[in-house]
Amino acid sequence: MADIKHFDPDATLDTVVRLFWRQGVATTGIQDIVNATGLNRSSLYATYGGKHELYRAALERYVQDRSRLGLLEEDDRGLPAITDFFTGLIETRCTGEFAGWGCMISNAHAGTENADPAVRAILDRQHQRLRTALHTALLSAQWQRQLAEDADPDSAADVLALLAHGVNLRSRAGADAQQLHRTVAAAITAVARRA
Amino acid sequence: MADIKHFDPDATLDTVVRLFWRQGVATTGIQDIVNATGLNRSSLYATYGGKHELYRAALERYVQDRSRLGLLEEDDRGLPAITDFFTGLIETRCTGEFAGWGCMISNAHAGTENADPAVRAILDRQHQRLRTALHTALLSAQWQRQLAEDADPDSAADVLALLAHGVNLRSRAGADAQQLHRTVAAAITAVARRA
DNA sequence: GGGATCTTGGAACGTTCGTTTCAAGATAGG
DNA sequence: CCTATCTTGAAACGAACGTTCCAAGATCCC
Repeated sequence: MADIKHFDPDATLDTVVRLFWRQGVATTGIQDIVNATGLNRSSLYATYGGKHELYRAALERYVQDRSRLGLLEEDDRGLPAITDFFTGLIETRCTGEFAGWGCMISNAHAGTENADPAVRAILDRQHQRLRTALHTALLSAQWQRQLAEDADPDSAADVLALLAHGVNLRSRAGADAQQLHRTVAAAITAVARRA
Repeated sequence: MADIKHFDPDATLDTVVRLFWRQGVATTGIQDIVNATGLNRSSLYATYGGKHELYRAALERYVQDRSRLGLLEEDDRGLPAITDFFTGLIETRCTGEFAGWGCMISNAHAGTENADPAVRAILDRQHQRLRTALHTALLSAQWQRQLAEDADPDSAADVLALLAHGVNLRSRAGADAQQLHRTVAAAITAVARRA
């Protein structure tokens, strides 16, 4: 029968994710991918198709592996869940290996990538996921009497979801982490029950 | 003496702004600019320098011509000024000639453009301008007793500034205008004096 | 109007782009 | 071990990239 692949497509895709995440799709060449993965062009095209399909696969992979949404979705503590979500988000955005990379989803919004309906579908899906997760957490907070009487979980979820995009964007321009922390804390405090 | 330019560099730069605004710098070629402006490559390079300098000039021009900040800065009505600012922003982002283009400043955050210190300086400067304008408007609102007692103009300005980035991003992915309006209204209501 | 000086048109520069091609190499079933 | 089948390496593809060059054209001062 046939030969098998001499590399791990999964590990390779992870490397590609980092390239597209940091540099964007337009400024990342096939040569960059070849250099970073050590793969040959033939293997790349045989495995993933073209550059565009590779980007889509990387974006899906990013959503699965790098999204911090999972933790929020499974955290029913209410406001503390939201606070921790944003705290971890800002930490990831501003320090460590991925500092200054922003969010691959947020970045995709600003580029020409989203002209592709498949890409736009991922962006919309992910935004809805974030909105829903925040909404659920806020409902949970309301149930636990953590919210102000006049707070509306629905609207607050929308606001916080857009706020996350703002955090992602500004972090890519090197925004100060503490400043972002303070801003997010203020937004959360705004819906919290007054002391 | 010498010849004069056979075109209007000002009008040309406006055309270039639209190209970079809509498509981004990486996916806009010199050929695109030549086609859109009708200029020759020689005239382009003699007038503006290279592509990168042209982008910087276009970004500065965008800030001067297209930013809606001026209205906010000169509006001392308090909360209504902020409401109108966001209303106009969303309208520009979602309908008319520039619908789906997002904000050139927000877009620049997500790309590789901001590797250039000069570009990043523009982004930071503009973010500070937005933050300051919102802060001033909120102080004005506080003075006019439009704010809730426990509202903090400083924090609220930070939140709303990040929110604007979120609006810009999501609008580029075709977000619903009414949905954005509702979200922004909720964020503003959160700091307003309760009825 | 002569001539110095800048602008313009258009071709060409070398490089890099994403993609394709094909022979050589590797694998697993018979 | 043979061979069908897939994978890999390396070269090459045409197109597009940003930029440069230079002759031809246009302008204002003297």
